[in-house]
Amino acid sequence: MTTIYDIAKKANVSPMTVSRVINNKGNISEKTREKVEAVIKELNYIPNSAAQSLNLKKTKLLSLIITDITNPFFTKVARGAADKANQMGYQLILCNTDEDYEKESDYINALISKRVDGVIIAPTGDPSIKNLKKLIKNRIPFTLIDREIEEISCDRVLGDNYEGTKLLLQHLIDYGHKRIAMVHGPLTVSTSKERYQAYIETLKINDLNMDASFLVETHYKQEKQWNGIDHLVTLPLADRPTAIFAANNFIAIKIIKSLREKKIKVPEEIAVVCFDDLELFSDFDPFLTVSSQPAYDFGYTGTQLVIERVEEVGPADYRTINLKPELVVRKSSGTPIN
Amino acid sequence: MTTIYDIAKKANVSPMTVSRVINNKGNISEKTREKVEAVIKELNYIPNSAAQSLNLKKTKLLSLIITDITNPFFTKVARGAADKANQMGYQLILCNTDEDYEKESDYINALISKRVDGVIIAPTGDPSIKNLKKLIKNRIPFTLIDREIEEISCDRVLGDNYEGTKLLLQHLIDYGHKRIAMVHGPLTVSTSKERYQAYIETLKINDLNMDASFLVETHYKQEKQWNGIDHLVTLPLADRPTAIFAANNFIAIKIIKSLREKKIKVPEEIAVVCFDDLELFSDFDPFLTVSSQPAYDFGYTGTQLVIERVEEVGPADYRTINLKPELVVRKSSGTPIN
DNA sequence: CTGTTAGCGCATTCAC
DNA sequence: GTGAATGCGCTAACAG
Repeated sequence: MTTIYDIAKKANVSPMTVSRVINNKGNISEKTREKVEAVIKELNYIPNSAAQSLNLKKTKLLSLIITDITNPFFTKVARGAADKANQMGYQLILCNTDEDYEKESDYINALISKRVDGVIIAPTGDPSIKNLKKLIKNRIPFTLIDREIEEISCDRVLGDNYEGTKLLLQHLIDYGHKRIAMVHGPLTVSTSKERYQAYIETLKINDLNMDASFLVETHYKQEKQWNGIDHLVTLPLADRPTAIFAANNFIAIKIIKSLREKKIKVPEEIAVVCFDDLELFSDFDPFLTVSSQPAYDFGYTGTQLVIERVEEVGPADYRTINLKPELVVRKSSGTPIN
Repeated sequence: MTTIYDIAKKANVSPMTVSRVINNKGNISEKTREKVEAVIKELNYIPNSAAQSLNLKKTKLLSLIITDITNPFFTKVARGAADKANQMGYQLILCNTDEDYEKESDYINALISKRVDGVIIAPTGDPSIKNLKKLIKNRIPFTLIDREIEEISCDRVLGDNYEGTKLLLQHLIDYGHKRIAMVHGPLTVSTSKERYQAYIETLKINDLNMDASFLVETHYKQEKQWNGIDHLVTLPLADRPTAIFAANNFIAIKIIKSLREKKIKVPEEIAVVCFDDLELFSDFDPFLTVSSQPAYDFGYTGTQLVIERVEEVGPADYRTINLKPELVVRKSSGTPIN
């Protein structure tokens, strides 16, 4: 491996001068700069960033921690984060936690050891607060994206789960639905909890009955899901929900598949709506009615905010960016009933 | 930041002893080991891997370079790579090249600077050979996945594009199709080239006419695509293709959308088949007939192979793993005609 | 404008 | 079984 010394020797200058040329620091005569640059090219020299990191205490490494790269929502988040990181000269370490707190903890330790400059994280759930505190203790700035963890000092890029839920439910209610079930994820995840609470609230505001059996808990990730709605569809028609609100896109897919297996037509017999789009699919066949969130921006803006912290530009106060959801009405919510 | 020296001082031992405890090397009495470990826990010490990298010349960093994280095929590749890397104690730097050779080159330089231990790469195309040679020059092992670059010494995990294409075309031909068009990607990409050649070969074997206008070039990535099939669908019915073979999933989506806009029914009027599945979508609505590839394995096995090189276990000879495609017949290829 | 000294945090080599 | 010296490749602080 060629080092700064090899360059220095061959260019008849001191290693320091080479360092200066590489980093464009201090004043250097045109002559020596050219001479050094020539040698650098000749020897294909590329600085060793481990050495740089060691005394600069900067690694130019960022990490994106997400719970399911397989979900198109997070895929777009990753895309946004990668774009911004790249654009600013950082490399991005991808951590996929599979909604698993233990994996998240392992990653956090590894990242601290790697001395990443910053972290963009969608935590696995409320217990993640321990991991975040660990980051704080190690002075690694982070921004929380998509999922809220309360009472933590950091930047945030969050969606509006209340708004998104209300948009979806109001749409169903406007269409005449009175019996709306919800299938949500674990309530230890803020997005799940907020959508859940917004569901209850919206029903109340609209004077609709709340039936405990209409609330079903499952998981966000496909591998962990169960459909959980068998008891609903075996109900007599008059008691059966006429619409189902799925807390995320994967849950919606699972539900629609189950309904189809049971020969129940969507949306004719039961309407289905959900949070987060499946653009790839919707593009192809506009079917799912969704509250669409600007996934790319979660990643892009989240990364921008950490970088501002890392580079110590930007305001002293922590910021919370709210990204608005958008109601996209398609076939799965059917047409007005009665 | 707490260092090995802080631990040493507090535990009344030398830094060296602490290092030994951390790395489980050499003989250490149970007493001192326990004492040191206690202090390590107390001070929440985590080794600085920049320092470790600097004298071990190992970073425990791997990189996955793919062309489009947005494509579910690569999403699954990423998942596989991340899983294996994680499992083996490596961190994964994600590089998204957007099918852009310049971006790829920039990434390669950054990765060399970071002294990553190994790279798993789906190159942007034939010119990537320069980047691969750069890796070789810097003694960074890599495995080529999905896309072939010839005359390079390295491990490979490749699909069988000939087989996959033949499966798809033979299926169409068996159904009675005689005028089959192909929309492919840039011929500088091996998968595109091989599918293109297999198309020509298969038509020949089946004594079918080759019409130059039936071969259309576009891009693999959605942002760069144009449908390119306008001239085909304005043809008189008797000359129009009855089926279209799309070289990848995104191309198929684009084509089907175009056809629908023109009120041409798929598969009734024109059948469409393609390479690579869109499981998320197919799961939901089994529509596209595809040659499905084990995307996860490309990432997983690719990563396994580099790690074996990095750790210098495994055979001296470079290996090429061939992953077989599987024909999945669904609606878009219609039913036997005539 | 350029060079020297020192040290980032750790592990290897050699002593003891 | 443990410690001291040394160097990995680079840059900050100082000197000239």
